[in-house]
Amino acid sequence: MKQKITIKTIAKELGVSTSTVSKALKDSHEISVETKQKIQAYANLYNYKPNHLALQLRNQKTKVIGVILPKIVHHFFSTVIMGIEEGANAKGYNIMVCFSNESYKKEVETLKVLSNGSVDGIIVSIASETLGNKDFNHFKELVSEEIPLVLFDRVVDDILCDKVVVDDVGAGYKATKHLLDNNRKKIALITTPKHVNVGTLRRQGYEKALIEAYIKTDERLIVEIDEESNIKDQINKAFKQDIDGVFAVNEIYAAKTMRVAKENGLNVPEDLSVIGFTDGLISEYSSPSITTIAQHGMTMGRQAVELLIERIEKESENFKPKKIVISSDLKLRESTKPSS
Amino acid sequence: MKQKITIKTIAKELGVSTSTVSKALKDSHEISVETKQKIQAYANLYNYKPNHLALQLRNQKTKVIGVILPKIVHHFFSTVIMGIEEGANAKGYNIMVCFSNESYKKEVETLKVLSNGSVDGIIVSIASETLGNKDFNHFKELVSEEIPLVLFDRVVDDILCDKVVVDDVGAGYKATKHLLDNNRKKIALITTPKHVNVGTLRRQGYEKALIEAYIKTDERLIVEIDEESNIKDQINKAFKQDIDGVFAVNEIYAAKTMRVAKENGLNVPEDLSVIGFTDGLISEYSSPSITTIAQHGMTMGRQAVELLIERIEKESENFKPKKIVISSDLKLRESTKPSS
DNA sequence: CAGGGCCACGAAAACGGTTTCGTGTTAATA
DNA sequence: TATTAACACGAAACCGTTTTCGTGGCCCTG
Repeated sequence: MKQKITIKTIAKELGVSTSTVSKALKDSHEISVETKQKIQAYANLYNYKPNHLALQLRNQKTKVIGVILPKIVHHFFSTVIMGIEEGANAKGYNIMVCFSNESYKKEVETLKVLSNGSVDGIIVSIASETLGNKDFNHFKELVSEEIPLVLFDRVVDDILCDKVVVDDVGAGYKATKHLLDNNRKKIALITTPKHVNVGTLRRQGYEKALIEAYIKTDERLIVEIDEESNIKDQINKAFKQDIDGVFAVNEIYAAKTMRVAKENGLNVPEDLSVIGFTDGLISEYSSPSITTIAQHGMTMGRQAVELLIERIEKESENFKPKKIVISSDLKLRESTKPSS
Repeated sequence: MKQKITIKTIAKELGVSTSTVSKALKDSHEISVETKQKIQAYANLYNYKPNHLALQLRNQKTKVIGVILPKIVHHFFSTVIMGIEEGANAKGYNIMVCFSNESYKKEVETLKVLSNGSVDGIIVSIASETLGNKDFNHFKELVSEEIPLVLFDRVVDDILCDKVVVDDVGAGYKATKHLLDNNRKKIALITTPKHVNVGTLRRQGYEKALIEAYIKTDERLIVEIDEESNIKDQINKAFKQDIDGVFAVNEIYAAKTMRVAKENGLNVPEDLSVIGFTDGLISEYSSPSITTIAQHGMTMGRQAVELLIERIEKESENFKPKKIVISSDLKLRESTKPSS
């Protein structure tokens, strides 16, 4: 990189002190008009830009927000990033994005790097491996160091920090209720392993809706997907029973379910209603298009970053952790169109 | 944030100088074993972490790479990010991700912020508005400041820097050839406006394949999508002609094309073969699944970041700009299955 | 006993800014 | 004319770390 022009250079070149240059560039009243003009002209000419690092060091703040996501190839996380970036930008912050790739080890390492002073605060959605082994010390340490932290979507309650979640129970309920309202009685659930809490919560909503409809939950209709092995084979288990509806906890499972249905000779939505989660491109463009629970990732991202920035900028007021619950909407599409 | 422990604190607390502490923490031979043990124990106890900002300022490098993308809700860009992150991480770098949202203004601003010393180098895919108005001064300025820059996918030739692109002409050719080989003769092209160069290049490939097959290109079969107005209506124009194949330059256009085909009573792949670009989730999960040109976003990201880091770390050797062309593969799926 | 060499550590500059607190000069006021 | 206020600017500290270059004390050697 070419030698950058600094305040020192300008000072030396113009025969004034660095303090004068600094003040002149900020249009301080302490400096005479002519001196200011001279300095500003020079700075402009040589395209002077203040060095961020120096400012950050002095101000003890970076105006950068760290973001750690489990993965990105998930429409939901992409939209969350957008929301975070938008919100951050509006308040003059930049974001530094990292991925844990669902790995506990990488999450710990990344957290360590980011907490070295590179960022003013951190937004995280926890890796599934971490949720599995239940070791949250890296987060607790962060909290004890009083580094602002906001968790979203995949959160755990005993980390004392702000959180943003969707109303997963309510959403699961809404989804299942919608199927019931369409006169579906034998509804399968395609979900995640129990340790991924969003899956568990959505399942609660599912069960609640069934109970209200006086339908006994049937364990054989519930499939907990292990992403390590073949997903379609696992989904197929549900089709061993006689089913007329499927609630899948994300859009990929929903799309795969439709595949499996087709292979089993079932037509969607005539023979089988399918509802997904996360309003992503797959749901929108698949054919038939898939009814889903829209999670409003953008909103989540924006809320998360606003909470975080509030923490960062009003750190004096040691208010207690907030939890924002974002309500989700049912997005009706073809996959649950009532047979008329 | 809690007051962080610094080298100064340790020095004062232990009655030694900061230099001694610094050296002790690096296990320097200059310091006696007992002093080292004392200092290291203290540092461990209080969980000392060196302040990144200070190091960055001193070393004049941040170990951070800036990334500017036009948008993220595009599977291709998501995979590129993954590739960049992976490659960066492997070499001890972090990435700072920003979005231009296809806007010229935002691109200029973001570039300015990142070039203030916050990052060691920048990777960009140019915003479509910028490609439209052809004002690349912000990039040229960057180059003249000798800040390492790598462009990928959407590049322009008169910015003198490293570039990573896919072989768009070849890919367009491959796609069209595939349709021709399937005995399709009347092939529509759904593409971007001319200023988005990838669209133009893919079109060249399309035309080349047609010429080789002695088919005259028919302007009425070529639709340049204006994303501001209704896309499906525009695609529908192509269906006014008698067509038996469609080449769409991205997967969203491909998916929409399949919709339109259905609405026009055409079956894919029996009546109409459809081929897309970007091997994303939509192509994989739509029904029928879509044959595409796989762009290998991960590979692009990794190549781009490797080029960049090479620039950063060997800045002395002022080698001339490289251009890496990544070949793309045809991923066969249902939407072009030959009618047997 | 003088000189040399090593050991263990400290002082200070440097990275690029900001900011507080002088300070010398000039002009206005008593 | 003496005091004072305003003006325009500079010196120096500071943010946290590294690194070069001392330096004082000790031991060994001739």
